[in-house]
Amino acid sequence: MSIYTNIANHIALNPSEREYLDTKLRLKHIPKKTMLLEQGEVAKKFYYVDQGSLRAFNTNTKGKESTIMFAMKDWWITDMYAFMNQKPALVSIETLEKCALVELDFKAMESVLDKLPKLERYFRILFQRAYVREQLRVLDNISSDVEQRYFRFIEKYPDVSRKITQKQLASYLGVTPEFLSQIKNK
Amino acid sequence: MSIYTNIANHIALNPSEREYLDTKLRLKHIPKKTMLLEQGEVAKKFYYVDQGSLRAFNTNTKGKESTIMFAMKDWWITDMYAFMNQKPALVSIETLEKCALVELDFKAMESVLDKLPKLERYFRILFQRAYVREQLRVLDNISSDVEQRYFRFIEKYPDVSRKITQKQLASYLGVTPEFLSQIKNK
DNA sequence: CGTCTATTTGAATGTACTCAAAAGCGGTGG
DNA sequence: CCACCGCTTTTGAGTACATTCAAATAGACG
Repeated sequence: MSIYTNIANHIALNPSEREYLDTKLRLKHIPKKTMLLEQGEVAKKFYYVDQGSLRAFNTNTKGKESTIMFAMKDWWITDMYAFMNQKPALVSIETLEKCALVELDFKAMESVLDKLPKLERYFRILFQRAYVREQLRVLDNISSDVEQRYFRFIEKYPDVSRKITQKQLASYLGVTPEFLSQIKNK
Repeated sequence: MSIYTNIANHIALNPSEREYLDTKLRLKHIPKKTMLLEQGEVAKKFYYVDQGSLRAFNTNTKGKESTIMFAMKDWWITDMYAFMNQKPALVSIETLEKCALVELDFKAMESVLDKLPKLERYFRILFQRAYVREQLRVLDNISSDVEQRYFRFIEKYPDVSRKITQKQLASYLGVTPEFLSQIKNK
């Protein structure tokens, strides 16, 4: 499981620590196009992507979908708002392809952080980066037009671009698929 | 200094730990309309707002300003991208009024986290919340029109709304001041 | 092969921007 | 304390960007 390699990039766990952590994690194989979380449910799990790719998206009252994030190998994904507050999720999460995911549930995460405070550092770095990433996305959204955002996305995330439909990318950029189509073919 | 109260909300520091931390922090009084960081400079400091309010904004090549965040009492602010990577800042930071700020510089933060690993937890929670906040802002940006975003902002951050100009709010929402004016007077 | 969804194309509409000018407001100096 | 200056806010006309709706085409998948 590459999650331990990923963790080892930031902190060093000794064998007994790793063993303890291992009791709290569960590797799951999930088919393509499977809903892991439905908008409105409490988000109970935090997923580490060992293989495959996923999408988190909100559906508004008019049925319009907005993609909040894509997750690829070595990313973590959940509805973090709903997970940390144990409240109803604002987004649904679906697999885009066959996935291998490491599940960490809310209670387990609390006890892991309690028993292995070293992991606070791991998650601190994780969230710090996630914060920076989202802030850059906000800047992009409010300062650039759709064309720039489109080209910047495919440049920054070429691997993601290959796995998603244009409709999904449009819903990530916050535009209609029709308009994105026009930009592309220009 | 209310920073210790703020920290105490999340973790318990014993007197010697607090004393150590105190050697790394520096309280500064800054006048109104002062630039703490200029876009392009390396961000050396992370600021905790003890009193007053601030604004972080990017200026693009055409001179258009985009406000990334406002910071009020008990918020932390810096260009986190530039701070954590020690790279040139994408934003400038200015005081909106007379401020009392607690400064933590990059090297100091590294040694504080090293010597007082308890603080990893404090910052983990801080960044986790910041991440969620930015993610909700992204969702708002891509799924709602300007009018909704405007009303949601003044409802969610009434205290911020009172301290900033409409032009600044427009640059936070990603619209022109002229258009925001129209929305308001409708 | 047929069905379902994604993508493209186009016309009409609506949303937000640009530019310009006038009015309002806050701070500063006399 | 008032008058002036500079910046913010308002208002309006014309333009550009992005959406909606509809229909045709292309692709994916069972």
